Amino acid sequence: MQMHLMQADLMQWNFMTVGTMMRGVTENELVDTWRDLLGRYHSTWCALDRELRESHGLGASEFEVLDQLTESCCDKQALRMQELGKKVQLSQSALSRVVARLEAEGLVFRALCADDRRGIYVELTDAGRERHAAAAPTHRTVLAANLA
Amino acid sequence: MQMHLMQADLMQWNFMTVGTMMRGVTENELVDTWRDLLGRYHSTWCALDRELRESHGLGASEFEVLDQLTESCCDKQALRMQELGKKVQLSQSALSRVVARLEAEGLVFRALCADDRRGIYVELTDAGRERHAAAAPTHRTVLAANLA
DNA sequence: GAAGACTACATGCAGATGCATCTAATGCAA
DNA sequence: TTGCATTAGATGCATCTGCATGTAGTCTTC
Repeated sequence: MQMHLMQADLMQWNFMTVGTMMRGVTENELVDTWRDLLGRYHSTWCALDRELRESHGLGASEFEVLDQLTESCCDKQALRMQELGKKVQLSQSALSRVVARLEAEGLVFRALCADDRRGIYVELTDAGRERHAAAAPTHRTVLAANLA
Repeated sequence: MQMHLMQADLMQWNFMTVGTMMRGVTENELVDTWRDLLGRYHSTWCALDRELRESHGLGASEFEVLDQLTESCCDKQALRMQELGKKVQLSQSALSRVVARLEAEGLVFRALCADDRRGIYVELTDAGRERHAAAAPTHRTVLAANLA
């Protein structure tokens, strides 16, 4: 693995001409892929955050959490922070705070779990379900517009 | 491939009930695409930021700017903020501050442009070129590891 | 069952971001 | 020329983020 990387780097060097940014095909592809990803992500995320905030008072992260809660645990829509964390692209601390914000807005509530008293269940409230339902179309529309 | 996805989505449809997330096939694909994008972006960006910062004292945004400067304007490697902004996924204000940080570290300098005195040229210093050259392999390696 | 390692979540803190706004320069119209 | 709209870039501000750490509960080993 390490060997492969080094060999690849050597090959790329061989194809480089000094002033003109040439890099090996593989490496260029990689960078292009990354830039493309970065561009798509950024414009979509920003649009999402702006629209959701403006129309529904939700940040993109907040919606992401609501969305996962709606989708998971079909009947009770409760998840341990732990589980939620695996489904959402947020650090543990960021998730903790997003949930705190959602709770402050009454969209979610925390419940201790009896079996492991370190754990916290996060559960949607009715208001949370409603807000999510209201915001989902906006979310999908923005995705459609940006990822077409 | 496409077919497989659609079949999977169809199955989801069959299991869906009215209150619980029913939406069209296309829409599901869209959301899946977005989640995938989000996941790739996040892990890659975080790894990039961590590694570059630790090994070369550069944030991911700083590297991005250095990278674009290295690549553009092949001979003098100077770009107007404006142009730089189009190539980089940062708001105008964020870019302004990244450049300020880079300048404070001596990796870049700002120059007024005579023809339009509102404009600012950003130009790499030798130190900037060196730092970029040193960091680029780390950058490519992280990309390779995360976007494989 | 006591001590120490480990896990789940919260929080202090420093830093980065975007939005709105400010300043200065340019361009256009009368 | 004067005046107004526009553009380039900087900056104040609120907010969000991750890292490091703190606190409380659990598991393991003796």
